[in-house]
Amino acid sequence: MSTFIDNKSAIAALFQTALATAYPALADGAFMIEVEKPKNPDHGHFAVNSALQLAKKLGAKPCDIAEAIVAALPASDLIATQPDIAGPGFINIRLSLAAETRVVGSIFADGDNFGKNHTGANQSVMVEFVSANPTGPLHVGHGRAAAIGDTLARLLTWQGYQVSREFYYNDAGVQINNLMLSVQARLRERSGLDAPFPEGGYHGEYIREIAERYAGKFPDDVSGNHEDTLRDFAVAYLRHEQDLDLKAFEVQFDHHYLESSLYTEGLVEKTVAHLVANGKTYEQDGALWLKTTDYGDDKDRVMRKSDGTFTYFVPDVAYHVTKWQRGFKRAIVELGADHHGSLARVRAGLQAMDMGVPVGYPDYVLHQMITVMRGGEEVKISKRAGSYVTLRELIDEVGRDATRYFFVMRKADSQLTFDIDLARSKSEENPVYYVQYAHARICSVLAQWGGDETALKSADLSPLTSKYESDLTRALADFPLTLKHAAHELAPHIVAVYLGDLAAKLHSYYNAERFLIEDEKLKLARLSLVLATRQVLKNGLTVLGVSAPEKM
RNA sequence: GCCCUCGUAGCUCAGUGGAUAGAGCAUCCCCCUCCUAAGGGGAGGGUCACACGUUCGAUUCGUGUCGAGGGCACCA
Repeated sequence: MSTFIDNKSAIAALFQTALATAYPALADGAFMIEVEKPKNPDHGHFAVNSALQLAKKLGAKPCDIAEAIVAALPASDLIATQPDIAGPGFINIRLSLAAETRVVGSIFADGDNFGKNHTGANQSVMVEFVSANPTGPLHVGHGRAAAIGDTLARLLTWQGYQVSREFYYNDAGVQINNLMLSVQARLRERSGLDAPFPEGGYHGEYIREIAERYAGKFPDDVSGNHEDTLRDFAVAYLRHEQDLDLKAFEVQFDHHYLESSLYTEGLVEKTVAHLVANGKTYEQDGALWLKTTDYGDDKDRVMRKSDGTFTYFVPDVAYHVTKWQRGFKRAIVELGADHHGSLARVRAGLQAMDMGVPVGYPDYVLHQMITVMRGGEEVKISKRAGSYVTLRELIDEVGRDATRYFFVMRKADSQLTFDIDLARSKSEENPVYYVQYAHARICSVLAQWGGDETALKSADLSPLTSKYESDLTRALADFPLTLKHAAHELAPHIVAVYLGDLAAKLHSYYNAERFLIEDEKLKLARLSLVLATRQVLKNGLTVLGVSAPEKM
């Protein structure tokens, strides 16, 4: 675990002390100093704008306040020179060389654990994602879900949470029946029987494939008359295919939860009974309704239809009740934005259960739909029509690393365009290679040096005085806070953006300076810095589930 | 009609209550007798959709308008 205290926090603490000295009235923590990074590097490494924020409260001019704070600043080896007061009252700070480079020692001390912390305090958290119905192969949308969900799980693990990955699937509903009927129709078709294709059936080629396999395995039922057997066969086949896809994507689940078990274990009935007993329901038009409007939904929802069957959202609520009862004080659900309608209902249902579940439970991370372009035209993704791009195709043709990185490098709620032709023909332009290349370059340099890497871990870093070295060390020091931020925001793309930036600094450095040089002290210092950079690149790629190759 | 997300460079997208809004691709120019050119340096390219409000300060927060995508069934 990392014991590294980042420079930002250290500086904030320093200024908090100075503020309390200069203005004793604010000593009780009434005002928290915020340290920010200026966009313009000429303004220093860090800036404090508290003087502007306090001007009104203290009835003084910002620049006078800034001067008072700076004058009260305790001596510290963190700061290189007396901070500047600039513009209307910004305090601009430059780090000392020692402050900049001390991160390198922490990186070597923590190694593969650099960037981890105990924020999660070992609390159990469930991340549910993908949760595709076993009615067809996984497609690009599921790929985005898998990459985002798995990265979230990794991020939370790094923050010290006890993470469980869960895949929930509907193995009993109407859609499964449609699947069975679709395979049945294909079976009868190949037997030369007149078989109308079911309305709402699945048209993909894979349906014929399942029919072929079924006929091969059950030669005495080539017309698919044994519907239960046929249904089970089709579901098992597709589940197996999905598992293979996910495995190829390096995504593993700790648990699969079957919707059917909610019925067989009576949890759906129990949930309904509980809601009725709580007085949260009413009968109308022969149906049973839940008063979800009491909890912010825009209309009440039917729980039990007039035909006696339940609507899908009842098992959804029952399922989330089990998450709470299984001890997950925190649950995150990664969903396609096309399902966002269920969000308010599930939360309302949980509140109506009145069992102590927090109002915002569970957290949702929604990813927007992907627009897929192929041959310059948009591909309409439709499972039922059988037109889509499968995850398998992407992995085979673009590669696992590139696909994962691509899905995770943009905000989940941005609608992204995936140009299949571009991804295939120019996969070397995928930004993941830029990051991986930085890692491979460092490996190559170290291999050519051929020395003992452990010696680098205690190298004297004082010769590192160039701008490139300063930029690189400060970027390295940002890594732990970046991960924390990404985990807090449930936003994996923050890690990808950071890695791109870190790689850019390494590449600039590489082109500007040589590492394998005559000056022994400078050489060791540079190799030490570069070795630390390799470690951070590797750790960051690990969080994204992307490999860190030694050669490319 | 109601709800959610989004609107930033030609394209794909980052980003921020602060001082000159960034990257990649595309266009143009430069850099390998030298640790991997899958790289680097530079140029051009912007009314941060629009309006109003909050604020010392808004591209960022709020409201409204317009535009894009999605969701609004006793479908799942």
